[in-house]
Amino acid sequence: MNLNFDVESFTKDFENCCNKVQKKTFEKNEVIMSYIQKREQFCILISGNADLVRYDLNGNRTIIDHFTTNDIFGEVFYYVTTNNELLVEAKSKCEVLIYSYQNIHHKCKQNCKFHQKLIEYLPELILNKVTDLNMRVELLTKRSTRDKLLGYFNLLSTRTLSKTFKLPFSLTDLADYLSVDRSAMMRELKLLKEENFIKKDGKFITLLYK
Amino acid sequence: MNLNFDVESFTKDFENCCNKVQKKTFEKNEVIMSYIQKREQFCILISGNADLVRYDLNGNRTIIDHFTTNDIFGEVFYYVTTNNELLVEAKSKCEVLIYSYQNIHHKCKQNCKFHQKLIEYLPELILNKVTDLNMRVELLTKRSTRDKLLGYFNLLSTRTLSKTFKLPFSLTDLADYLSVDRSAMMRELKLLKEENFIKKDGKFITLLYK
DNA sequence: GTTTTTCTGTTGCAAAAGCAACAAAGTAAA
DNA sequence: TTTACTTTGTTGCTTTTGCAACAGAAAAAC
Repeated sequence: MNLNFDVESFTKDFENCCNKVQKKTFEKNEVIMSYIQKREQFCILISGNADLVRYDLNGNRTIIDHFTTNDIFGEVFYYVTTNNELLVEAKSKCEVLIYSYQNIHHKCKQNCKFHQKLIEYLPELILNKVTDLNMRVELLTKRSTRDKLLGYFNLLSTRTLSKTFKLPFSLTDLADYLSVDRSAMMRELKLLKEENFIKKDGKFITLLYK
Repeated sequence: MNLNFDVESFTKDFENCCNKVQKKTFEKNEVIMSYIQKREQFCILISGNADLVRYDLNGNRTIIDHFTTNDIFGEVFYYVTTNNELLVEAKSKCEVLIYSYQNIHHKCKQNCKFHQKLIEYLPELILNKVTDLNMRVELLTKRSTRDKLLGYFNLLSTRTLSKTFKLPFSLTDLADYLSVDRSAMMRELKLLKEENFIKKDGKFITLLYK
């Protein structure tokens, strides 16, 4: 969920106006944000990468979303309905801009450019979220681990316009993203290799079919 | 995904202006809309109910969404990324308003109220969609049929503010919605009854725990 | 009010997925 | 560079899920 305007100039804008913005640094595995209650806040990731995860009562971890540089996240993009806590966890050292607002949809009193741009881009950002979520639902509704894997690989292949691509996750995290058991997923990956559906070299996957 | 303004007066508005609107009737099981390509069109369901479904290559049917009176649907709410065809199927006789637009986000030349209201409500409608999708992802990431069922029941219980509620689906459709095998789901339902987690009388479910 | 179709409920069996545990490889930290 | 930690790869065993098939109940169509 990437902002396609320049975050640097953007930063200057709000420094001149909306003083409720902080720049913070998080170490690996620190919690950047918790969605347990609706805090009027969102974040832009300046550097590093982080995951939006949920832990259920059985201790299963699910990766809901994955953020990299310039991605934006916050409750407004989720409208959380869940009982479970959602956490944004830093996967590496992260620099984050944290913006607290009274009402994201309306202009601030100072009428700063930050807000203007945000309101302008918000519908687009939210539509991107819808696209992501639809894609996610499509993957998750696949009945078998094999179909989930192939579905995800197809997606990456389509995105990169290449039969070979690099997984953005560790295999452990990929299992949490596809919501399957890691060992079962590894077994399925082995079968896919043996049956010549894919080639795998570390995090690089090549599709061999079609 | 419900419009919370009066569809009747709304209808008169665009009859006076945007002439690209049709009212159509569909019989049960007819396809109201296909999302295979991005047609610039959306629909409002005046009466009846319909499902947004996807059939995958293995013939599995998945119910993505369920529409009732005054619900609105169309590609703009999905931004389809899939290879599979999405279909809106009438579950009963349906009356539908079909609106073709050049650009949903911009005013039409005649500047009619229809468009005005639509543009006004669109962000809200899309945010509702995000909420639905998040809820859906939450359900689908549950690892077992049992957890999916209980998760869904909890949701209905929370919505109706009652331990007893009526399933909006047939059990067959519920299985397609939760993306599990129907017979496995029936087995799990039986176990849940036997273990006194739930009581079931036709489509009425009562939660017995907590 | 009878027929036809769909939905519910059930089961045996086969296949898939999850669990637990561990070793080896890779990566980060001291 | 040694140590600690994380990730990958693997496997035996158990549990869950899916498949296929069928009978009875309920609903819809005639």
